[in-house]
Amino acid sequence: MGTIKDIAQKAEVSISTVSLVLNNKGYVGEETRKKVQQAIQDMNYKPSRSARKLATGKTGNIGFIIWEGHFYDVEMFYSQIFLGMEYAARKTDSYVILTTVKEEFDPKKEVPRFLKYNDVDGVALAGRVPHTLVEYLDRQRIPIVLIDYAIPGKNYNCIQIDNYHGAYQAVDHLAKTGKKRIGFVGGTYFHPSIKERYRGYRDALEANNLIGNGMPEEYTFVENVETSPLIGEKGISVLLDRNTDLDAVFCCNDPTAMGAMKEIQKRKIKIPDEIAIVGFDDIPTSGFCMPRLTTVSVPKLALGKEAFNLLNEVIDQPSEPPQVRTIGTFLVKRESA
Amino acid sequence: MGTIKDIAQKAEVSISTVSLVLNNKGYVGEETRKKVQQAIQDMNYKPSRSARKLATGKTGNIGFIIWEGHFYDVEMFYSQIFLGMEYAARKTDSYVILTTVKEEFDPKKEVPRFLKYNDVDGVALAGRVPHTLVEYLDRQRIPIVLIDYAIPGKNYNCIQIDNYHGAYQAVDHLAKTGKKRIGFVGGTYFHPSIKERYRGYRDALEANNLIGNGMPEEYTFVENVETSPLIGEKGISVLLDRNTDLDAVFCCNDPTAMGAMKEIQKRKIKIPDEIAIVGFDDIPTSGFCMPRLTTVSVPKLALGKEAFNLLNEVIDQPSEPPQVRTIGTFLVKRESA
DNA sequence: CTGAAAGCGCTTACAG
DNA sequence: CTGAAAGCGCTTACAG
Repeated sequence: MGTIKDIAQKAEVSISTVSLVLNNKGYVGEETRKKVQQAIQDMNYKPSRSARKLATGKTGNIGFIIWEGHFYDVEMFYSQIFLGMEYAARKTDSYVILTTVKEEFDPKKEVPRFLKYNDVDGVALAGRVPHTLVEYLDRQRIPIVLIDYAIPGKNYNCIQIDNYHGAYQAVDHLAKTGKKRIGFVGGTYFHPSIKERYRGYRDALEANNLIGNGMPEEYTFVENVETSPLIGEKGISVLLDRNTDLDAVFCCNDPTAMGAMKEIQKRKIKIPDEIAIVGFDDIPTSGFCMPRLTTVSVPKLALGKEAFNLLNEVIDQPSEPPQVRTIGTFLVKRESA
Repeated sequence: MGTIKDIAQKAEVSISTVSLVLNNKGYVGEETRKKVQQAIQDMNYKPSRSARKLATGKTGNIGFIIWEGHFYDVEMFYSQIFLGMEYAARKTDSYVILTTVKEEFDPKKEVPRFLKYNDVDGVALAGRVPHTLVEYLDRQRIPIVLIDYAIPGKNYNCIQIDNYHGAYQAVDHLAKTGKKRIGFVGGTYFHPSIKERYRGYRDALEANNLIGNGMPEEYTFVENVETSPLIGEKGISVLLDRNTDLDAVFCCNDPTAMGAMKEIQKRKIKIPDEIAIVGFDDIPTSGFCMPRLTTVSVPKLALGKEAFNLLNEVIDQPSEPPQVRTIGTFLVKRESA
């Protein structure tokens, strides 16, 4: 495939010049530039990344870290975010290297190898990740961006989902559809996104004059464990046993909604006539379950792309103050509500 | 973090010597080696990958390619395989770079960037991938291993699932459980794995004296499109309409089984009493659907690890003849059969 | 506007 | 058994 030398020779210039046009730097005569570009074309030349890295110190890689558990979920949520990053990375010819971490992170014990070997210019972290990891990265001055997560009291670059409005719209739709006793079930309540969804739920209730008579307190089930179909089943059970008039439920995410749906069907309750249900995320499964789930759609690819772009900005200008970018959501009306 | 020079200085040897102990090559006196190792320890030194790459020509990366569509599936099948590779890669401090390709591949138009830039030492391809891609890689003499796929008539390194015995066991279980009219529904029949599953199905039928009276011809539904819940719904519908005595169905994979399940339930037919159902793959969702799906479990992490190991062997010894390694499966009995 | 030269951090013959 | 030196393929001041 040739090296920069071959190009220089063919174009009859020095390698410095080739490098300059390659990187679009300095002044190069129009003629010369043309010649060089032609040679590059002709030889199908691609500069060696390793060599470039050695010379510049940049790796051209960015790391992507998620909690290992998300690989065992039923959901394809984080994979989609990753895919969004990969798409963005293609445009810049950089790579995104994915790895997982355990729930607990101790820098003294084990750190992702791309950190250990300094093989990334920055890292994106999606979903719930160990705070110790984030602090570690911060301490090492490695540029980071959090995706769909935030650490209370700390200020990091992050890409957020508009959890509040998503939830608000979902619950508002339920209300507009005639539902009056709308429950909430959710896990990982310490998760900022879940809290925001709850806030949206409450405010939509209030806007529709549905507060009161035990609403929403008696109609809320939250538990501080990982969200999952199991939490959905359990949550709806508790709510159903406690309130015979429950006529709708907003679940903090789709897997939870799936679980709730299963339990509701087990009890031979009709969806959506007797109990309507709406989730959050719009994972692929939601379109296939029965009935098909009405849910708040999160543009996962866009999340990934935005994260990639923001991270690159941070890498280029490390001294800028942290940014928060929020990505909008929209309600997908299907059969369950 | 220091460079090789710092280590050399600290250990009072030349950088050549440091390099030798780093790579466990040549002869180095016991004393010297100790000193060097101590210095490496003390300074927490990690050799620069870029520099090493430049010097050796090896990249230390391997590519992982799947069809883009698998990212939009409901299933977490390929993600798990990827995770298996990532686990294996950790041990060797190499990276696996994941990218997707479209259904059609034309090297003249677009090739994955890590191929274009020569940034991987080899590549693993999982599931159905464009034959033109595989041939392209082969032509470029890039070491490859296929995972759960094969190209008829071609001989490539590959990691296979024991599709035949998996299917056989599944159907045998159905038969032993009293089922007599056992159907088969599947998509992508051109896929070698699916063919093998069908062969297992047939042989198990035969071993249980279930062939005849239209079995299995009348009880088989295959279509040459991507497997999905939709195919499951459609397939079981056709079978049900055609054979009133159908009492079980073996689906070519879990998503298909999910679809079939949905349709069966829609018709108010009892699972497993009236119709038992078993799938293949054991994706996470299978444990959560209702009823929980009996299925053939594929050790996905093991698939990934094996692929990684085989690929590395091929990279080290490119002239060895192609190998096929088969990973066993096992039946997970849950509620649907 | 262009080129010669140093340097990035390694590995690998080659001497000794 | 160990070191001096060339080389891997780039980038980047620095002259001119």
